[in-house]
Amino acid sequence: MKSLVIVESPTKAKTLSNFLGKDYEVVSTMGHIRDLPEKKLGIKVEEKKGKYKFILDYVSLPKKEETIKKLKQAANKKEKIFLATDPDREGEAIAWHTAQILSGNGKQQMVRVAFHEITKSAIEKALNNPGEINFSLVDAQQARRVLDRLVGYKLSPLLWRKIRRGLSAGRVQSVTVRLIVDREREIEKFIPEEYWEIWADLKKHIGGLKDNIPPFSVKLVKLNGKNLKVENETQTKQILEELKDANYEVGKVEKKEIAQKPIPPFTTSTLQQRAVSRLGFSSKRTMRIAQFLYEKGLITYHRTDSLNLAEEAVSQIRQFIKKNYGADFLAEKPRFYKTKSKVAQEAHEAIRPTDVNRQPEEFSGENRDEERLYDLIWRRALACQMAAAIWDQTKIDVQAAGLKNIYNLVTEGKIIKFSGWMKLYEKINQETLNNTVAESILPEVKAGDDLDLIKLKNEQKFTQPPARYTEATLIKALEERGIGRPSTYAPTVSTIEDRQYVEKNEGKFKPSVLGITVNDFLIEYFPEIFDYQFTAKMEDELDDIANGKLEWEEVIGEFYAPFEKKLGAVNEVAERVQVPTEAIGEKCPECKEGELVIRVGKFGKFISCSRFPDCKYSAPFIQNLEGVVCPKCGNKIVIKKTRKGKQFYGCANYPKCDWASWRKPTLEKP
DNA sequence: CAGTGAGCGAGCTTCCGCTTGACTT
Repeated sequence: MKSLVIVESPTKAKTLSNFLGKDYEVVSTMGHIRDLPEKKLGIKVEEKKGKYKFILDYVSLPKKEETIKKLKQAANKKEKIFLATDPDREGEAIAWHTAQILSGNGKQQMVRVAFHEITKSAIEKALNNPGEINFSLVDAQQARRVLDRLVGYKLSPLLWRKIRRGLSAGRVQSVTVRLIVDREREIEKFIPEEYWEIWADLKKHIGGLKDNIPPFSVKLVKLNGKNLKVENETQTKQILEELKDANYEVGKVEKKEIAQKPIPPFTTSTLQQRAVSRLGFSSKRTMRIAQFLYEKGLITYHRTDSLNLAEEAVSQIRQFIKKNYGADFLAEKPRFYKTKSKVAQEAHEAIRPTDVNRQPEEFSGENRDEERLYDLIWRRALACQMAAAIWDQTKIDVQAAGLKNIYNLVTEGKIIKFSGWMKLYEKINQETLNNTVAESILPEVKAGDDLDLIKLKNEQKFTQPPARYTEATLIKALEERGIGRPSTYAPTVSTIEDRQYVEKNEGKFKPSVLGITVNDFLIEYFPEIFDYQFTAKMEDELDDIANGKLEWEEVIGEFYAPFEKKLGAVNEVAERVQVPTEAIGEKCPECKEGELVIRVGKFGKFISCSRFPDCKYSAPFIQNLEGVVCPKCGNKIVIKKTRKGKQFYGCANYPKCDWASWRKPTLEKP
């Protein structure tokens, strides 16, 4: 073989070698192969007249020794090496590191190529138009890498000194914790406000006794032309008293047709969000299953922020729609989606099936999780090239003239006229669809029609505090702020759970006392770094580096100088922080003096004596599960955590009784 | 599926982003 092609993913390598002839060998790096050392900072800083130089101590990744050996072997005696790593910032850096490692090998020609699609024509085009490594792009990556290393490896040790050993801080993880802490505080300070809703059931007035006219409900919104908020029961009663004998008449009827376009195909983030809400998969589980589908060649790459679809794929999808659903269901023109996100790297396509003709049903008997995830991906990719759904929307405005005041009551109805892409979701949406349609069918009325009051309804309500983050909403929040990347959403969530900064209860995140303590410390002393806008500003500067407008060491130098100064000052001034504990109202059984308190340790909550370290009493933190008993011995059931922090249910009588389960036990015995 | 942890005495803890691996019900 004459040439070597180097890519990142082994699956991509396999696909590629099927396209290329015998003259090509294809190997993969499996991501980065060289990086800053794990055990030390690996950055030496030199300053001359305010100008900074950063000397980076890159080392081959110990886990990649085997891969590197294979790369070197494969490179041996090849005439030409194509560096075909992903066409983005990280990919460019991987290409450069690979070139560095292979450069001692021989004198082959090394060129950089970028595959934007894995199709014969795209590959040929790329190989015939080789370029050089783009060092501006590599520099942008180095700036990102050094910044993250400085923040992480300088601030974490500060936390070890000022709070507790083993803690961590980072540009991404600490802001993720901040989101959760800030949300919790909003919830804490939220004061529910009372309000009342008033509804009237009406029907069209017809003389005579016939009584098969369908009624409809309208909601009170205005008083004498002004928006009305009903605040209490007294006010409600006054209004009801007047509405009881009011004259009802249709004021205005608005009808319009609404076209609802399909949502774009999946990216990593939206796939994770949908898989949590629809299938209950954690983002970690989703990624593991997607990996299998990818390796089997069933879907395109699953770590992506791009909404692009290959032209060939779009035309295949469109043919499929025409054949299986008819031309009516096909979008008039191919739909192309653009990412709103500025930080998107667009190295891959959106997530789609590699062959739309492979329908989810064909999985039957195979892995059920894979089938269900594939089903989501398949439908979404298909839907995006289908026609819009058409709704008939009707708004009815009713005027109620009371003795003293005039009220406005409204309702809105929506009836589906043409399902379009929603046809794919009919089964799933049947229930919701049925309900909304049943509720929203409105009778034919026109302005000036008299209406009869059937009955008045009212309900006391309270404004709700903002909801705690779920894995889906948290990932969405991160993506919207440009924090983290497709490959890191799931690991970031795991990290903040592993560190015990947050805990998840019934799918919702709450900060722990430890998480709050660390967060408040970081924000007090380093508000600029953990500002929600920090990453966005960083990305702007990285863009300027990639475009050759800025020099990376200058950018990092500007960050470094004040950061170092602040770091030294905080180290001097900041008092050691105690993580607050919560007393459980019991005396310590060992020393009989201290109170028992809940502490957050490396493995989660545990009970300890408040006099620690004078008294070393400790016990596990046990949380009872109400209403159920152990099916084996009848004892109470407690919520426990594995060493890795995963929650499970076990018998309180452990180790005498070893009953345990991952799922929440119910009353029925299995 | 499961008994930790909390600074000082050595040496240890830590980042983000790219990829898959061994098995996880």
